[in-house]
Amino acid sequence: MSSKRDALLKSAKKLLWERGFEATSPRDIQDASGAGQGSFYHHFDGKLDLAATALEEVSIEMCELASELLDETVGGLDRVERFLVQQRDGSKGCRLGRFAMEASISEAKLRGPIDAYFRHLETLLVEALADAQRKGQLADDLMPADLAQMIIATVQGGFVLSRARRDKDAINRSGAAAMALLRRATKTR
Amino acid sequence: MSSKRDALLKSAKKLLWERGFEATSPRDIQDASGAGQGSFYHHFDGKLDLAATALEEVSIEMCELASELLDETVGGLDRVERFLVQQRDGSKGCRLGRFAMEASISEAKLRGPIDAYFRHLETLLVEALADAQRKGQLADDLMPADLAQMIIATVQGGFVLSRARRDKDAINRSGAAAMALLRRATKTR
DNA sequence: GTCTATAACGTGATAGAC
DNA sequence: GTCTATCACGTTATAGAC
Repeated sequence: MSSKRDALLKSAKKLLWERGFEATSPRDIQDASGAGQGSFYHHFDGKLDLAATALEEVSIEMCELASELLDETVGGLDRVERFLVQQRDGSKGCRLGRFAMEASISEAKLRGPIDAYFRHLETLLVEALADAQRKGQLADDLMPADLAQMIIATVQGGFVLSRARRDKDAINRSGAAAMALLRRATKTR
Repeated sequence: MSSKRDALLKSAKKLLWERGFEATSPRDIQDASGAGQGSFYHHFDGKLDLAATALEEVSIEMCELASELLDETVGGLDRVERFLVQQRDGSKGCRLGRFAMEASISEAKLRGPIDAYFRHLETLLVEALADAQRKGQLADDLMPADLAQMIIATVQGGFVLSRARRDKDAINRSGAAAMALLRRATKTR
């Protein structure tokens, strides 16, 4: 039960969220965790290995959170709304999506956990949207798969917009607007 | 008419688009442009200055492109559609939005051109959406300002999703889904 | 399992010749 | 205005003692 390993992982998760992969050095992580060089390279193969391990844990945490928000006990569009209008801090980025524009995303070990999260989210949203269609809350000719992508993009792009505009609430206004459109897209006539 | 200055700027724009700010070194730009250290530091104060100058030019180019796509000769929602369903290559990022998650976005010289582009885009979209409302193509109780943010977020998030999923068309499916929702959000009854 | 010392390299920037 | 040589520093990683 190595406590230094846990400390390194905890600090890595925090710093990767705040700064991304390229801007976080092994040294930064060591200093933040209180562990030395030796512990770092004893427990992990290197920076990439530690980051990949950290992102795997983050991916699991985020998938669990999404599963709670998109819980099947709530019906159709209400479930989507709970996910979409969840209050987010736009001054930070998505703990996983923020790595998408880094060159290191080409590393399979980093992209894997991120890809897995987005696939999980898409699956949950498609189920919720299909449920909404069965309940007559959403027009049948709209494609759940495409809408799910759009919903995820609204959130991810909201983070981008909030950071660029220094308006930490832009992401929440974007989500609310998307929800308003979804609520209107009910069967016509 | 210094040709090395132009070459440095041209290479900087290309490399910044491909790799972002942090992952692009002055040396990379020198090598790509054929200019040496001397030219680099003669024409620019340093990496930040060159990048800021490059992003200012990119911002102007992108604003002009947006003005063409959202040209007022086309009515309301058709204008929005021309912007939203424009085919984009999801394997690259937005030439400006891609910097949003880098720590260097806190530098006012870098954020300025990016912020200016998003503000310009928002203005054009708000006008188009208000025009659509006047023409009865869009419900009056929807807020153009919020919808504009959502539309921009859909595009920016589409890039994120495309890169993370390695699906260069995800961005275009997201845009099409958003457009489908907008088309349905006409006055009810 | 953890530490400190150090290596090999790349980065952003400066100096000074031409 | 452009070049080459060089610097101080930070990065990722290794070596070897404890």
